[in-house]
Amino acid sequence: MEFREAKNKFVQTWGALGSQWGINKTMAQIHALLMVSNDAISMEDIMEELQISRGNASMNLRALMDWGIVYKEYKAGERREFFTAEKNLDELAVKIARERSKREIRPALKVLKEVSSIETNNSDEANHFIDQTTKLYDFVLKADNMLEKATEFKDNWLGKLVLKIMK
Amino acid sequence: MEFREAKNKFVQTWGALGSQWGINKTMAQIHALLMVSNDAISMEDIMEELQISRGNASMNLRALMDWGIVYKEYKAGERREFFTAEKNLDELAVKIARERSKREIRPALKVLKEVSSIETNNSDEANHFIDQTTKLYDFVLKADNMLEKATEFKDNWLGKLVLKIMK
DNA sequence: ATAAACTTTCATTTATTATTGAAAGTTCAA
DNA sequence: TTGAACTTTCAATAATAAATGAAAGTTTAT
Repeated sequence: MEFREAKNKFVQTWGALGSQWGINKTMAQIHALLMVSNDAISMEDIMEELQISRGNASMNLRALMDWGIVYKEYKAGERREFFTAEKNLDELAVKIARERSKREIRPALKVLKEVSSIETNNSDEANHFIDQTTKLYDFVLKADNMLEKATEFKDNWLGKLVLKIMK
Repeated sequence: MEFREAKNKFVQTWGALGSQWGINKTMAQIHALLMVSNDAISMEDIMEELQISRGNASMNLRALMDWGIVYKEYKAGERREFFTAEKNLDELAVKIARERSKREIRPALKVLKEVSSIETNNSDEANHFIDQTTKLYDFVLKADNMLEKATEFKDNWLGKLVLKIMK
């Protein structure tokens, strides 16, 4: 396989993976493209490479910037804008986690708290409901905090020890 | 808020959350419904509660069983089948992680390995591509292993210590 | 063996989500 | 302050994914 082919395969695969996780295909593809590109790319080139319309490129670049994982760059003497991706993977993971947490998990947690706080009428049904949603709340909250805490953890002595032992 | 309302809100929210993560709405709703139900429910009741067709119910129950997070149950003297959900949340998380890993992550890893193994033509472009996809491969592989390892980790002395300290 | 009670399948329809492209908006150099 | 070079917006369209429901399949009691 030569470079061109490999790059294309990577972009396609990353796009498909994105779809399966509720991220639109083009957004994931643009991200993939920027991830493996040495230097910043213009919108024109992205459109060309992915065969997508101007509008599509514009909207998804905006979305990626909202997520904080793609940045605009200006080149001296160039009118148009160029784009680069966050290439540090730890940083990338944290940003994606933060964003999904903010947009999806926290609203869901709010609902979980709400529905687990109803007055029980002491039916088995209602009791089980309260019990289960309370557990779910605790669980999701803990999971939600993990990546965030993982960042600090990675830097303290205990974290380093664990990483070393888990290899 | 009273029980009926709370239950409905929970089911709707879980369904929406599912969609955002690439799991079809009905599948997530059925799962939610079974999660908070004391005892096993018939297909008829699921259809009624969620206002969905027989075919839809059947297909999504099958999918949930394929994921290993919903089970069939038979009641003595009853012709029809009843369904329950895995209610242990650790168990649930592990099963979901395993399944997504098997279906989505591992195929993606395979591609990552492939495309990161091309012969470089020593262009900066190709070198950066190989470097970045190699890092991505390592990262995704590590992340993929985490939940699996977390299970054993939770049971050994070091894990217990960490959990205690992280509170 | 038959038929009632139930479940699954899948071609068709419907709903949802993503994409296009042309018009409107912005920026900047002259 | 004009217009060329570029970006954004959004109503219309296209692509994708999910749901329906009727027919086919299965199981079990008689």
